Amino acid sequence: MLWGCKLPRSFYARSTVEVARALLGKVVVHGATAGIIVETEAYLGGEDLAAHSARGQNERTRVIFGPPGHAYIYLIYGMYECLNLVAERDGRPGCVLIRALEPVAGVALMRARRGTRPKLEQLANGPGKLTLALGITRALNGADVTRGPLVVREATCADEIGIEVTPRIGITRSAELPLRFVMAGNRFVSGRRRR
DNA sequence: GGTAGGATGGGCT
DNA sequence: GCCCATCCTACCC
Repeated sequence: MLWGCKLPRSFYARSTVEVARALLGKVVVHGATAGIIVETEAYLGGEDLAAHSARGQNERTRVIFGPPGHAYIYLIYGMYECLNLVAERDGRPGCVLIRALEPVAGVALMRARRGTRPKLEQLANGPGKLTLALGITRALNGADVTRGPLVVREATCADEIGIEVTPRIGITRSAELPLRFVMAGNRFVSGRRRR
């Protein structure tokens, strides 16, 4: 297979920015489908007004304040679900939005789950697309990603990864903060194809 | 090549 | 009632 061990909880028990950068190149696995993480965004505690945790802990944001290495999954625009991985130590808010994957397993199944017939580059190149393609729903909100069935694994080919840093996509509050991280030059990042 | 608008439902004021 | 951490289609160069 193209991937290795599950990431341990200690991987996630660091600052949100550290986790967001370190997740690039790791592999999200759900059932027969899997993809390499090529784009992430950090949502911090404290000054970050774009984060769902900014208005405090409640029923919705409880998972973000909980122990690291769990999935925070929510419905956006009434139609799509977004996958986040919780960082920071237990009791501190912080999570990483997974924004794009490079498909590496179960491509036919991923295509069947998407309504359209996208090219490989566009199969999971957005936060709403990748959850649909991998069959990830709110039923997995709060799930422990160090145990499964939704897991994140080490890639076996751990080449040096170039990281580009930009502002986050699709937000208005705290929009200037450089908290989006993309694998340099990767064709599978979100947005329309250029060229 | 580009942009505008609609779908759709939960959370918050 | 308004605001979303989105995506797709239609339409216009």
